[in-house]
Formats: sequence, C-alpha cells, structure tokens
Amino acid sequence: MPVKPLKTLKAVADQAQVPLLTAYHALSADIPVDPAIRRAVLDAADVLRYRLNITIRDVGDQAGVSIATVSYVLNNSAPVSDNTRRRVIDAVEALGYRPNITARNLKASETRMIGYGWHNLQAGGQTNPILDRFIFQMIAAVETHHYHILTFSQDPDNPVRAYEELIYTNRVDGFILSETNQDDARIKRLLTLKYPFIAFGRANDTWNFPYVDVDGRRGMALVTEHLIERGHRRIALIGWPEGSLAGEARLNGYRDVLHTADIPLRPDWIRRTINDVHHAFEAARALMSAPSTERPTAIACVTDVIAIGVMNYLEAAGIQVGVDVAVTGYDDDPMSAFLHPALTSMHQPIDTLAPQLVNVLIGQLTLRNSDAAKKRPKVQLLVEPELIVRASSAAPHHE
Amino acid sequence: MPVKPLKTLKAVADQAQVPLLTAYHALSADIPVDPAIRRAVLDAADVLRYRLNITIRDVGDQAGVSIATVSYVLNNSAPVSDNTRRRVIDAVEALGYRPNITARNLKASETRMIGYGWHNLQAGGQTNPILDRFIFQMIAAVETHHYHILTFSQDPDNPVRAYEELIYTNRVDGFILSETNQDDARIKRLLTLKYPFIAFGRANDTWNFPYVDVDGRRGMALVTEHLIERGHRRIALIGWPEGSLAGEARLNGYRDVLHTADIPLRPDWIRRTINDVHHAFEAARALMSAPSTERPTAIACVTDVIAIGVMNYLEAAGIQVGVDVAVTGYDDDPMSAFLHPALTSMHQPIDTLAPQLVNVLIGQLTLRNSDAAKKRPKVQLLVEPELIVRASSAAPHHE
DNA sequence: CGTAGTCGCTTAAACGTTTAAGATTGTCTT
DNA sequence: AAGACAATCTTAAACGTTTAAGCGACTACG
Repeated sequence: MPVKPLKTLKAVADQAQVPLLTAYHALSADIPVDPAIRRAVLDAADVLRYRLNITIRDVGDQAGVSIATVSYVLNNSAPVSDNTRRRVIDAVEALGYRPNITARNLKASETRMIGYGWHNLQAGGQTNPILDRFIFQMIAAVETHHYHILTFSQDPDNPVRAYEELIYTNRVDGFILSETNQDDARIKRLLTLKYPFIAFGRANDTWNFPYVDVDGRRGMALVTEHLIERGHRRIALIGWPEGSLAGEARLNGYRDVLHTADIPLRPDWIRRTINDVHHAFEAARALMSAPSTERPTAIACVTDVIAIGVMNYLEAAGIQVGVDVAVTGYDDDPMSAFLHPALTSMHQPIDTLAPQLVNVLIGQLTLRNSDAAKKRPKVQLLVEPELIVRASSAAPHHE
Repeated sequence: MPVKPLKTLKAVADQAQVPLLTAYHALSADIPVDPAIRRAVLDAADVLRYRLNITIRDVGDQAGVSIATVSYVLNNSAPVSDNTRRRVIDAVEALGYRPNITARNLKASETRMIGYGWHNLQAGGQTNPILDRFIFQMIAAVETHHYHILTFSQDPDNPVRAYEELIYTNRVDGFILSETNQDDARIKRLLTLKYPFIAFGRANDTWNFPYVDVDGRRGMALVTEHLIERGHRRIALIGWPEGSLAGEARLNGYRDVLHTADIPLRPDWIRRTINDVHHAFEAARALMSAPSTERPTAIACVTDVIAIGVMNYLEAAGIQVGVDVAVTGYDDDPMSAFLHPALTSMHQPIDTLAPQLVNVLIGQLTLRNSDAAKKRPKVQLLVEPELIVRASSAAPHHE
C-alpha cells in the first residue's frame, strides 16, 4: 500500500537509497560525503521539495522509535528503558536536533517571553545608570529560568497600547515594569486584565500589586544622618521637579531626619531641578548666592548627575568641595568614584534585587499554570540602599 | 450522531443554551450579564473544562463561516464577499479576537523576533551613550516592520554560545550585532551557519558581511581639521587602548590630517587610556606636565567621557579650556552641551542609521522566504558623523 | 442546452511539539 | 494455566494558525 510520502529526512534518504544519517551529512554540508551520493541525496531532496530541518520525527526515525518516546526521553516525562534512551540520545546528537520552541510554546500555550517596555529617553537624552544596570541583571536572571526578554517601545502619550498589543497577540507571558509613577496607567490596565507582571518601583498605595523597590526615603535619611554626623546643620537638598514618586520619597527622608534632629526646615534650601548638569549648576548658584550666613554647608543631591553640576559650580566659585561644602549624590553612578573629589553616594543593590524580582514574577507564571486556584502572592519587597562615603563629604564640618 | 465536543466557546454556549456572544460576555466579565445566565455559562464552562481564550474558530462560529474564511478576511489573502467580510469583522470586534502569534509563527516557520546581544557592562561600569540611543532607535525601527527584539546576554568568555542556542531552538529569525571587533567570533560563526544578521560596526576586511557603521576615521579627521583651522598645530590625541577597531580608525583619521598638513607626528602626544574620567584626568596630567614649549595647545579625545576628565584636569591646573587649550570629545553625549565650557564633539547620526540597518536585515529575511535563489545582498553602509562645534574649541588659537 | 469558467466559500492538511490513552509484551500470583 | 499487573512503547489528538485543493452555484459562451 502506498504510504503518503511525508516531507521528512527519512523520505529523502529512502528515495536516494542511503541511510538516514548519510542523507543528513550530505544535506548539512558539515561533514563531507561521497560526491555521487551527495548528488543523489540532493536530487531526492529536490524531487520531494525538502529543506533540511531536523525535527523530532527525524530523531524518531533514526533511533527507530516513535516521536512520543523521543519527547519522553528529552523531557524525562515518562520512564524509558536504558537501551532506547541511549539510542534516542545518540540520534539527537548525530542529527544535531534541537526542539522547535515555537511548537513547544504553542502546545504549552506559553511563550517563555517576558516583556520589558524600554524606558523613554529622558529629557536632554540622559540615560539612567540604574536602569542600565537593572536591565543587564534582569536579562541574566530570566535566562537562568529559560525565559527571554522582549524589549519593546512604549509611546509616551499612550504607553498602555503596546502592552495590550503584546497581550492580545500572546507575545509574552508577563511583564516587568520600570519607571512607574503614582497613577501608572500600565499598572492599572494590567491589574484589570489580571495579567502577570511585577514592577521595579512603587505606585499608588491603594493598588495592591507585586513590586520590588529601593527605599528612597530611608536612603535619603541615611544621607542626611551622615551629614549631621559630620557636623553639618545647614543642609540643603536639590531634588527633582514635583510629581515623581522616587523624588518625593527621597525628599521625605530628608525631612524626617531634620525633624528628628530638631533642625528647622528651610524651604529656600530645598531646590528642584531636572536631572542634568547644567540645571544643577544653576541651582547651586542660586543656593550659594545668598549672604554667607544664609548659605548651606552641605548639599544633598537627588542624583549623581545633579551632584556633578553642583560640584562644577562650587569649583568655579572657588569653593572647595568636601572641605568648605559637602556634596552628596545618589545612585552611585560608576563614574562617581572617579570624580575629584570622589562623590559620596547611595548605592542601590541592583545586582541582588533584579534576580529577586525575576523570581517573584516567574513564580507567579509557573503557579498560574499548575494551580489556578491559588491567588497570586502579592510580594512587595522594599530593600535598603547603602551609603558609600567618599571625599566629597568625608571631612568633618567645623563652624 | 454525537459530534465530538470541541473545547470551544460555542460548545459552552450550546451547553448553557445561550447565544455565543452572551457566553462570551459572561465569561469575560467585561460586560455585565444576568446573574442566572452568568451562573449557567460558568457551570457549562466548568463541565467542559473550558478556559476563555478566543480563537479563530470562535470568530468563525460567531460569524457563521469557516475558520479559513476568517483567516482570508484578516489577512486579505483571498477574495471574500462584502457581506461575509462585514460579518467576520463584526465578530472579531465583538469577541475582541487577536490572532495567536505563536501559532502563526509555527505555520510560517518564522518568529518575527530579532536577537540583540546585550552589550557587556564596560570596565568600570561605564555605559556607552551611543549604544543606548542605538538600541532605542533599533527597537522602534523593527516594530514598524512588525518584528520584536529579543535581548539576551552573552558570556564574555564565549559569546557564540548564546547565539547558537537561539538559532538551534528557532528563537529568532536573525541578529543585530554591536560592539564588533576585528576577528569577531560571532560574525565568523554566523557566516558559516549562513544565518541572517547585520552588524552595527565593522570587522576583519576579509569577511564579507552586511554592516552599517559610522566612519570614525573621517570623523577624527574632521576634528583634527577643525583644530588646525582654528590655528592649532600642537595637537595631542587621547585614544583607547590598542586593539579596538573604532579606536584605530579614529587614530588613523588624526594621523591622516596631520600628514596632509605637514605637521610631524609626535608619539608622546598620542596617549591611550580606558574610557573613564579618572584615567583621562591622569592622561591629561601626563601630557601637560612637560615644559610649556613641549605642551600641546589642543587635545582631541576619543570620547566625551575622556574629554570630561581632561577638562577636569585642566581646570584643576588653572588652564582655561577653550581659551588656553582646546579640547574636543567624540560621540556627542547629551551631557556635553551642558558642560562648562560646552564640549565640541562628533555627533553620530544614530537616528537615521538604525532604521537603515533594520531595513537591510529585514529585507534579507523576507527575501529569504520568497526567493531562496537570490543571494543575500551584502549591504555595507558607511555614514559620516557631524562635527558639533562648541565653546571648548571655539576660540581661535594665537601663539 | 451542455460545458467551461468564475466566484465564494469549506474541507482538510500542515507546521513541530506534548501527552492522554491504548497496545503489546513479559512477569507474577494464585 | 490464566488473569492481573507492571513496564515500555505507540497511536492519535491537540495547541491555533495558514493555505492548497475541492465543491457548489452561477454566469457565459458556443
């Protein structure tokens, strides 16, 4: 009876009347074979309109078992005798077989992909050094779980669209969000869609969703305490414009400590600026242009970039950083250790934080499949940054 | 005759004896329905072990046509009467149907994914501002073609492994490479595997592969010409350590112009340093510690970061940048416009370059499917950077 | 009036996996 | 000696698309 000729390597080998493995070698051109045989195989492939593509079926043919058995061996999902196991593994290696992820994903209805909305280039094109490190660690972390990151762009005017598109087309299993804000539309939408995600950063307190964040309030508190410990009582702060979550948290840390230390808050010593050297330069000028009794002796900055601007101004004005006036940054940009003087800064433990964040998300994903009854655990993790004291704030202050 | 009960929305609706659309509303919980009906539908779904997931079959059921017709309508791949077309589109909208990309990809044996090996964090953790902008533009560009970027990490000791893994598991259709080097193992492997890719940067001249690059030699030539035009003849250069392609290209541009202008090359005025502020500071110190007749009047730097270090030193040494000594950077970091003085730099046209690069790669991919006979076009594009003159080199020089 | 062609749709196979259910063999128990 | 059972393997369905091939019903043409 004429069996329907499948488009498999075996069909080609039969047609050319050679062993399956020979046909493979002839087609893959990796290993040289007799030219005549090669010709025969190529012709056979041509007739059958076959393009080399090793599937589980070819492995089965080579090992003399069904495709199910191959699958069981590869996934260890059913007992197989040592003998056949051996044959299957040999066939896999001889043919260089790798399972097709797309087919596997279709069957499992998952994608093993996690979406990450690329951060918008900041005003002035500044890149965020924290995010760069975060992405790097995040990619490495998901790969240990055999997931991959799909990076996509989000329209600043309508970030939600990109997320919906990826969800509806089943492109990703979940999301990692960064640069969250108070009433983040993305978080809101993902919550109503009940789609798995985790945020690097917090939002609205009334929403209950998994996140990992660095405690900015505590961080700036530590900075302020450090400055007080060094003898400063006239401490200014240069923060971001209003409306940023992280910005307000850091500002509150500053306020907390001043209050505890019974140092009155001076509104004119709280400046706000966008995150670039030039604006920071001007903010410092504004702070220091007061009569000398009205000037701060320490300036805590909300980022290292701002701190650089401040240091630039102080140097230009002949004020010695770390001696006359202390300056601190935040985020511990790699560059900061090499400034003159080296910049005191808060170090964020991204390297340990990113893997934790990924673990939570992937825990959610695997749980979702196995045990739909269990509600998703709302993991909310707040880690503490670490103060790195350097020369810019090292010297004790004396009135 | 008892038809095999498929796990479709229609099956659930029939079981609950409600219209398909009602069943959808009851299950999706988006639109409120009568509680009794909702209960009935939920029970029916429970019995049939059905989880809401709208497929092309549901659309067909709702529109009263076969799944093939739905596909034809959605892809415009066969003529369909206006009447049925209307019904299908209505059904799609009513059910919020989106095609499952994984299934489509399996059928088409493509992934619509492009792999991008994440750059290694540089020594000292410096990020490359050019790459950041490049990635951003690249992501946006592939999305206009309905592709996505899969970012993965590459082991510095064996970068090829990650590429092979992605190829063998059919994760991506092609690659975009950055940070190429002379004998790039990745390029070599991809060439022998005949896998589609394009590089942002060049390599070995003997290899013939598609790339897009910015002409660093021409760029540094422009910088040097600019300095000569401003009256300088004592021009130093601070470059990268040996072995970097881009570094040597830029160095050659400097050499070219000095040679043309009949200015003898002074080896002691060519310094090499890694890309950080601190080392650049020291390099500048070394250059300027010679007796004043042996000092350069202009320092061309191979990056903006190095230029910042140089400017830091000059300021610290009481030398006025842009007046006593000219300084130029390279790459036009967004920060550079805001330095004091603002830094002259070479601007790389990433915004136009990234889309071009993506076009070439995707051209290759689509061509591959339709017309395997045609050899891949070896597009090699070299674009010119643009000199942005600012205060750090603006003033004409007078001996 | 028969037949060829066109239009509009359906049927069914295919993409490459996973896995529930069934088949075959051999061993053990009574 | 025969049924029960375990071990090992195969069969076939399913995941959700795309698309070649087929099939009625009309229209047009000789």
